[in-house]
Amino acid sequence: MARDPDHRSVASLPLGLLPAIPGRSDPDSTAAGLPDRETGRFGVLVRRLSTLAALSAAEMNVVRGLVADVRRHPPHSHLHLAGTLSPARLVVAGWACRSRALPDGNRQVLGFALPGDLTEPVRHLGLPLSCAVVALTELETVSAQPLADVAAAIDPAHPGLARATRLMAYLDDMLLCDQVVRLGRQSAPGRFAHLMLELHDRLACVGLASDDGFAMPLTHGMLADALGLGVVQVNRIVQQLRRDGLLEIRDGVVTLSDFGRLQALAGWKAPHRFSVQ
Amino acid sequence: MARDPDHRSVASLPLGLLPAIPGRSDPDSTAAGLPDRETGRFGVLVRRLSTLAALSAAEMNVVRGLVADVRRHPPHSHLHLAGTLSPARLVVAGWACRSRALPDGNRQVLGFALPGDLTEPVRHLGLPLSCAVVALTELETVSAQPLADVAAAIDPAHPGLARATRLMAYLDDMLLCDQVVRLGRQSAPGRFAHLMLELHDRLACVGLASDDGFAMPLTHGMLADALGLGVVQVNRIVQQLRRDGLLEIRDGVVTLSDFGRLQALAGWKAPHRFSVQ
DNA sequence: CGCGGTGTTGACAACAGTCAATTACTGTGG
DNA sequence: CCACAGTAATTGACTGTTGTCAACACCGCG
Repeated sequence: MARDPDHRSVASLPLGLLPAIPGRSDPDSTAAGLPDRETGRFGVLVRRLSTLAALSAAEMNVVRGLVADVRRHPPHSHLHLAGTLSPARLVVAGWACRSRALPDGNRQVLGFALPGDLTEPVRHLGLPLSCAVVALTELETVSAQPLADVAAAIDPAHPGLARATRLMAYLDDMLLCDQVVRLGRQSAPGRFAHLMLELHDRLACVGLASDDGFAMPLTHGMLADALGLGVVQVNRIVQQLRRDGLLEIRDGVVTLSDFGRLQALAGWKAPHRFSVQ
Repeated sequence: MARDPDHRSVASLPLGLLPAIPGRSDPDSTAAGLPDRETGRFGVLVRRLSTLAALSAAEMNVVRGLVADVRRHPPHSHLHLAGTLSPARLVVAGWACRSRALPDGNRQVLGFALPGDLTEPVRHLGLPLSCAVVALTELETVSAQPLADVAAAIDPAHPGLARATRLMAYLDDMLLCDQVVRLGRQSAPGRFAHLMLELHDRLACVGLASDDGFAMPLTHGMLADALGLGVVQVNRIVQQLRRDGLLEIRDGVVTLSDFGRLQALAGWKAPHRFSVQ
């Protein structure tokens, strides 16, 4: 069981949390130039937004302002409760999920919020939330209010940010549609493969995935709630996919070994990309 | 097979189409006062919007303006193609659905657009559609552009319409979340019951349902695509629910016989209503 | 009359949920 | 250092549900 010869170190596939999250007061949040634009909170946001629209220097500064006030959330804590009013936040590190609890005790995960994602669609500000948002790992968020203001055209001076925010809402919708299709019309292994491809693709956008894998902090139970399956079933699918050489999961790191067959199994279509105007 | 003693006449549960849709050039679209505010296109829109926000006389006139230009769509025709840019429309009569085709030939229905509904979320104007919108019956629509303008705050003189439009987008989202939960975490009969309750509730908002039933033009195949099941399964569920005295479907009319047990089976929660401010 | 779409039914196989028991790994407290 | 409990992963056996295949009835239409 101690065979651990060559596989990619976990440290190279972080969850978006800074290397030593508990200890040092990190330098990114202060005005110290741009210390770790590559891996830090600022870098994640800039990378995400830049895939959606070109940002001016002024807009870059707005983003830097966002990162000035980071809030931390312990795992399993609720960022938003279903049915309440709650201002949207922007994830800068860690994973969260939007989920609905059912009367019978089950729950259904509607989608995951990864670094760079909004916890809730900004367009619904002022309306009760339709689902709860829960931190799955140690989580760091910043307020999304400035983005909401920009998107509401209150601040027309930042067209790039406005476009990026609108596109984020749009992509959220696409992901929800994907989720419907997964649950309604795909086999269990197909669902799993599709979700893995989606996560890999989304994490790659913010630099949190390698070419063929990513760190995934989800338990089998979480995956089951997301895929509409039971825990046992999820486990068996993982085994099956590993035996078939499609992917491997070890120590919380997913390695996608055969993109071609994974995509075929998942009925995968190239994700939506936007020309960064 | 000819037992048809007392059951509600189909004419009293229309699809939102005017009683004699093929024949006479109907009076509603012209400026002839408000001829059939109760059953006509204008009436449907006003009723729907009024459940979401109070409308001023000026706003009422905007709605009347919408109805001046009605477009008709034959059954099975596409209102929007997935991946294209296409301006949203407002359904005033008939049923449509938003659906995604899969590479394997299957398809998944994401939701239904009933009279009073938008064919596509207005918030995504200018972005490619994530799914196709198809007429399921003879369909009548009007342009939703004025509503989109109002919602984008281009026209702040109509707060009621703006609120109503925002709420429509919000409700669309809720319905999509409901769809995810249905597909992911409910039994096949539960899914069916839940969908029937949803449709009844939504149709009741626009006056197209009786206390205990509504006209439903969906084939078993359509229902199967919406519920993530096979046609055979849908058929068996219908039989089962009828035998158990929960509901009855005859001649395209659904009669909900036992709301209590239907709601229990569906894990139903009271739908979201808004105080019409 | 034949035709296609729809609804219906039976038989069977494949799939997924449940129950139960075991293992591994963690952090805690003795 | 070890015992312990708690969480997660794993596996087997069994049951119930769902998909698939096939055949047939019904209906409106040309």
